Amino acid sequence: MKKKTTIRDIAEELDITASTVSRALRNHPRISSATKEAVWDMADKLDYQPNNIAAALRKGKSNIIGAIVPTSDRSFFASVIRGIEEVIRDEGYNLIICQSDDQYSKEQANVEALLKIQVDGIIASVAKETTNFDHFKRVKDQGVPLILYDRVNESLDVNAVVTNDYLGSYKAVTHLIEQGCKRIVHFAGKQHINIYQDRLKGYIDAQREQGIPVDNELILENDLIFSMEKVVELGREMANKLLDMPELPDAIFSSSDFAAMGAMQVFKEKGIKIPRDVAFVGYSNDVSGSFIEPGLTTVDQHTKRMGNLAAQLFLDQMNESSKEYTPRKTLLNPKLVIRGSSLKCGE
Amino acid sequence: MKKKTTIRDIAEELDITASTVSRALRNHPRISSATKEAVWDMADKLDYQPNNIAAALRKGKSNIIGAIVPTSDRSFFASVIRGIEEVIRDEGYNLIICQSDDQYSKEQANVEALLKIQVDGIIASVAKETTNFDHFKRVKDQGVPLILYDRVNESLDVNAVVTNDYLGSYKAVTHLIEQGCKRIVHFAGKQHINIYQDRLKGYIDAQREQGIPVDNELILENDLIFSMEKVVELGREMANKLLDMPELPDAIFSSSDFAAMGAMQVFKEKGIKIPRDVAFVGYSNDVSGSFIEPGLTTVDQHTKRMGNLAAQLFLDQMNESSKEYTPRKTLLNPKLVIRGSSLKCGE
DNA sequence: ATTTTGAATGCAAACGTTTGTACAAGAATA
DNA sequence: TATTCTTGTACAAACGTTTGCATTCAAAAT
Repeated sequence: MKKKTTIRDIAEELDITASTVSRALRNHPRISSATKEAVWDMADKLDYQPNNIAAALRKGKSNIIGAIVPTSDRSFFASVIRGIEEVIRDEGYNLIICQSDDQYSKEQANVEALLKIQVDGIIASVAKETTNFDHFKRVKDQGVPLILYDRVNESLDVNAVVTNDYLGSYKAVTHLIEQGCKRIVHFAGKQHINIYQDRLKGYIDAQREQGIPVDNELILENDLIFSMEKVVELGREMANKLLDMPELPDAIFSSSDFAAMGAMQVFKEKGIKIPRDVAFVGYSNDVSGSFIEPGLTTVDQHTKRMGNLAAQLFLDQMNESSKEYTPRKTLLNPKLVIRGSSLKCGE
Repeated sequence: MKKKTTIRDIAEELDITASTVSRALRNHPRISSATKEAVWDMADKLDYQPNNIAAALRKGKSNIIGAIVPTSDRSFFASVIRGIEEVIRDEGYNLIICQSDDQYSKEQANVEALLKIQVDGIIASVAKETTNFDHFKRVKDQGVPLILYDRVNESLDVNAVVTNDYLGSYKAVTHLIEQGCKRIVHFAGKQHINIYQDRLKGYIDAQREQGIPVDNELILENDLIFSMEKVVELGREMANKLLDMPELPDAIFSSSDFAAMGAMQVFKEKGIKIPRDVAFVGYSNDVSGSFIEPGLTTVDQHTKRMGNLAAQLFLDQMNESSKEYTPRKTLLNPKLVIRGSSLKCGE
């Protein structure tokens, strides 16, 4: 572990000053190409590795950006992360990923930690528990760019990228109606979260427009944000509730793929045919949906794209930084992925 | 965006020096409790946020550790990450996650990037493409602790934590034999990767010990490291190959859950009953395995524990740093998770 | 021949901590 | 009373860059 070579070592070796070396390395126009060459060669020869930390200190910029995800083991978030990385790596940024586990306290701690290590920006999706947004306000106040995605909060007035959940839901339900379904159950998420609200609205409006009366009995609200296993279990419970009802629905539109799959399991065990007796549509296009039988029709949210856009918003905000910027909200159009679980009339 | 308050501001306010403030904040024994109190109060009052970057520069330590995963969207790696985080966060470290996408060049780039931002350590699982380990050697040479997990390389002689794949495989195959299977196909991974080698060995030995002749025709080697979708497809292809053989196997032990599930799909489509006609065991305990019908018996690798241990190895190595440390290799015992796909004789 | 321009580089101060050493004053020891 | 410890604090030099401003020297313009 020999000591690292610095910009000064190079300078000394070439009998010039550190500042010249610094400029040469960054290809400053005022440095002659002769010295540039010399510096580059020497840097190579001495195996020079720039000390990023020193640069960060001087420039007040760490080139690290922080991402907060509720949980990294859902393909949804994994994919968003991937999308963010694609964009920022090319710009010389590094990504630090934190998980809030959907807990307010952890989210808060994550934000603290990220600010502490002086990230240049934070890209986050808010935890389900969070109702107080002071920690995010702090980020804004400190002048650190904040970008929200998917689960956002309007009051914060920051750049955000979300999918059009209303539209996704609308498409899904319309599709079910086209398949001849008339009695469509909705597994809804908690209504204090924007995405679940929008999905419920889409569900209602799609039916209204097709002249199907909306029956509140058919809307089962539940906290759908838990570990996969638990949400599957919730789906099973709801399915059992449905079995106790006098009349079975002919379709289920679930705000969660996992809840849908749990319910499918129960129905299948009871010998109920899917999609003939009951059709299913989930939400999120989790990979597991392609393994269950029949394949689960679901709504894809273009997650990677979402990450791309969030990262882009960050970069934009960085560039306009000095000026007052006006927060943008980018809306992504989701896509219905049709598989066997919803095809009543065959292909 | 008011300017940040520094240690000097506090010093000035209290009419003492920055060094005293620095020591007071870190609770140095030589500072009187009176001044400590005063400093703490003032720090609070001025909303002081320590500048980590400056500290890092001075101390030559960033408190960031880098993790390289082949891909973050497999539950295997997501879970390892979670395990690492659990341990290091408490010690004041932050985690930066990079994906190699199983490409040698990206892995190399990741390592460079991590070294560049001066991480205090790197925890990695090697990409499938990687056969040259110079980039990892560089890490060692620079005195940066390196810990490998799961896919490791012996020649590097570093701390590592792996699961006992031989044992996992042995258990799986023994289980199949106990279920009465005599003609067991193995979907093997590429043999230049340690884990797949061990699994093949376990498969062979388990049969030998039970007096079952090992038939090389039944070993199908394939690159099993691809996107989920592709591996599923590979599983389907192999299943079709098996259908062309004169005699069907009575069990399939796959080194990948996804390949197993792909094959199951094909068999089911052909009306072959699982597990009655053909039993299945996969590997990795990916969550998707619980959704397919019947549930996929598989080998769980205690992934979170693996992350915990890797992180612990890092911390240990940090502490013994000055001394010559002797690399440890921790071996985890995998667990067989039995579901419907392998139960021929009922529960 | 003098002034103006411009290109190439040097100087030195920052960025905000940490830390070895020095120093002062009082307490304990001889 | 003289000496040695102890305790609490100050001084100043790092850590490795970046950057505004000054300087030099030669070529171009007057």
